[in-house]
Amino acid sequence: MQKQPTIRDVAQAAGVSVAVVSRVLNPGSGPVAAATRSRVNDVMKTLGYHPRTAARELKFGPPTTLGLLLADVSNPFFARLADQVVQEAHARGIQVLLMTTQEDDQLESERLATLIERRVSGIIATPTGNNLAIWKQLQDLGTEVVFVDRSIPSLPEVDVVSIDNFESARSATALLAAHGHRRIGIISGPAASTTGRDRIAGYRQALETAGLEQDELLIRHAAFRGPAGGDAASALLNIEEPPTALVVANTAQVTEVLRRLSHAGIDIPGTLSVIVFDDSPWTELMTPALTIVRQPIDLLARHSVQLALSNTQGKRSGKPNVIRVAAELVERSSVARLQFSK
Amino acid sequence: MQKQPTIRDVAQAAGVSVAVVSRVLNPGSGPVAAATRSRVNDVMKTLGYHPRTAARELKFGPPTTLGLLLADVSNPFFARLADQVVQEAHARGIQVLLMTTQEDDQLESERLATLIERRVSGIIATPTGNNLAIWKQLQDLGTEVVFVDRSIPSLPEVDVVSIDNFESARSATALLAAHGHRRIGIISGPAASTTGRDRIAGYRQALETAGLEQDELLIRHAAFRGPAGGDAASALLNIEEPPTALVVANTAQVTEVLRRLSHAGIDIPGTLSVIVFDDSPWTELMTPALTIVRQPIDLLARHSVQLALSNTQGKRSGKPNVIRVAAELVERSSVARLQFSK
DNA sequence: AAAATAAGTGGAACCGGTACACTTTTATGT
DNA sequence: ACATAAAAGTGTACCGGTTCCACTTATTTT
Repeated sequence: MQKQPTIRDVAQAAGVSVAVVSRVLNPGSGPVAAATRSRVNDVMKTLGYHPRTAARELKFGPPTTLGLLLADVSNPFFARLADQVVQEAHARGIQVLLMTTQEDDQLESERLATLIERRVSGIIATPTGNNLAIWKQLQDLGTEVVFVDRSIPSLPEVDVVSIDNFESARSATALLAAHGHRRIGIISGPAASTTGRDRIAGYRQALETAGLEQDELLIRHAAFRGPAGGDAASALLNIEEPPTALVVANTAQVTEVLRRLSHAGIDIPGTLSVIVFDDSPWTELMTPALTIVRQPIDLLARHSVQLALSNTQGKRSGKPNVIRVAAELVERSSVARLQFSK
Repeated sequence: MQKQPTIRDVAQAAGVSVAVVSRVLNPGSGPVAAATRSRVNDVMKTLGYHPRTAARELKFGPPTTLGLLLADVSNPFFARLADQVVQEAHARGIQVLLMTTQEDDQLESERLATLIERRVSGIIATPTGNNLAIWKQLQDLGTEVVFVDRSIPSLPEVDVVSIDNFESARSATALLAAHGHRRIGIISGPAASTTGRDRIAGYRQALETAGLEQDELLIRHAAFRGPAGGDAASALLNIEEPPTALVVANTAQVTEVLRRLSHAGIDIPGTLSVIVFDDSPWTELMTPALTIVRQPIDLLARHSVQLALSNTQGKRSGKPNVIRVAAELVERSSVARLQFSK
């Protein structure tokens, strides 16, 4: 465990001033003779010198770190989002500080405090929906905030990148209606979440277009965490006139719902057709292969990173960017055509 | 976009010196009158002051950041590991810088360079197996390095946390043998990886104990990324005397293998019994429910974080910590008992 | 009541880089 | 050759915290 050499050690060993070493470190910041440059480089190598990021950051709040604040990473959707964000960021030489909220606004506020102290240049987040004041403060501080997947309606000035939740739920529901289903259930996210609400709205629109009756018993909001999805599924199965088709629009609860259906001995798609919002490779391996709504995670990630880094300064003038990317409905075998419905 | 207040702004507004403000910021670093303290706190609040981590870090390389260097996060195993590591770290007030290597040693070395410059206090990594010199350098610099899941045999002085790969593959194979299988195939990780090798070794041991012949044709190493697993599965199916049972010991390739088996019209467990190393919730939902080897990811995470933070100083004396946690074999329905084998 | 001790505060050096203003060396033009 | 411009290199003040030390003002001890 040796003590770390500093730029002054390098300067001394190379027989030059620290300014020259700094120039070698930052090409383009000033002229250095080729011979000197290589000599300094040699010294740095033999001394095992590495400039300290912390010292650099002190001068200017450098756009070299991004905060990624997700609900959790065990959810494959967020995991893949994190993976893509990290890759995108690395491609731009940016590092990612990963944090999770567990959907807990108290934890969220703590994480945000840390991110403020670190003076990250941007934050990509799936907000819990609270902590309005902190989000506002962050923007005032000049931190670029991008909400991904969800948003907070009362913070309209924040950039948002998400899929078109309304349209994706609408088209999934429309597909079921087109297959003759008249009792279509939906399990979505919490009513407080934009994704939860927008998807329900799309669902309602599809029913209306298809001329189907809207039954509030068929609409369930489930929390993102815990067994909420399974409970919602059970509840749905036990109503007087149970659905013949189900849209699972809460990605975090897909496996919970399927587990419950399986335990209940439900035949898919025989007694219940299913469409899920989830693009896990496993969905294709199920029996039957599940019809899914696929979210273009790579696009979400790319746009998020881009926004989080673009607005580095200025530009906070105009209206916020709202990017909606289209989700893809992938038809497989979990939706049955109802013959005798009329 | 206001400009950020500094400690001097706070001091001036509160009518005290910066030293006092600093003491308020770091309780226990010196005496402050209660009245002064609350006055300073008020000023900090109204000014919206947040101390800059970068400035703090300049004084001492503070153990406030951990590097987490994984192959990728789209793999659910690593995703859940990342999730747990982040939670463990947060519980200790530590932040996590997430990086991915894509199993590419060039990328790995770049990420490591960044981590050195950031002076992180510890690194938890799934090493590609190269960059020996850099890993050594990191240790010399006093950075605590912990390999998780895999290790590098030629770096025996690095701490390692993993499951008992040998034993878990042995017991899975033994289970198959006990069910009467005599032709048991295995698809593991690359021969260059410790997990790949150790699991094969456990497999061989089980065969030997069961008195079964070892056929090299039944042993396949597959890369962690790409279609390698699927290809290995196809190859295995097409040998002269194909296996009646298969251990998929390469977690990253499980879905690839299953996809190939499915496309080939293989009946599980009718014509092929299967045990996979993967604890995804989906494995239970498959038809049939898959028998799995479950890795205790929370334990891996907890021990890794603990080691990465414990050795902060001193202690580099003794021999490295090697922690092996037991994996759990969860029997479900993808293994058939062979009746007529003799 | 004098001396010793403790509490509260301020001044300034320092951490390790960056960058500006400036001096010295080398190259260029006629 | 000589003036002049460009290139190379140096000194040093920052950035925003922390901390050591000196100093002043209470509080306690005997």
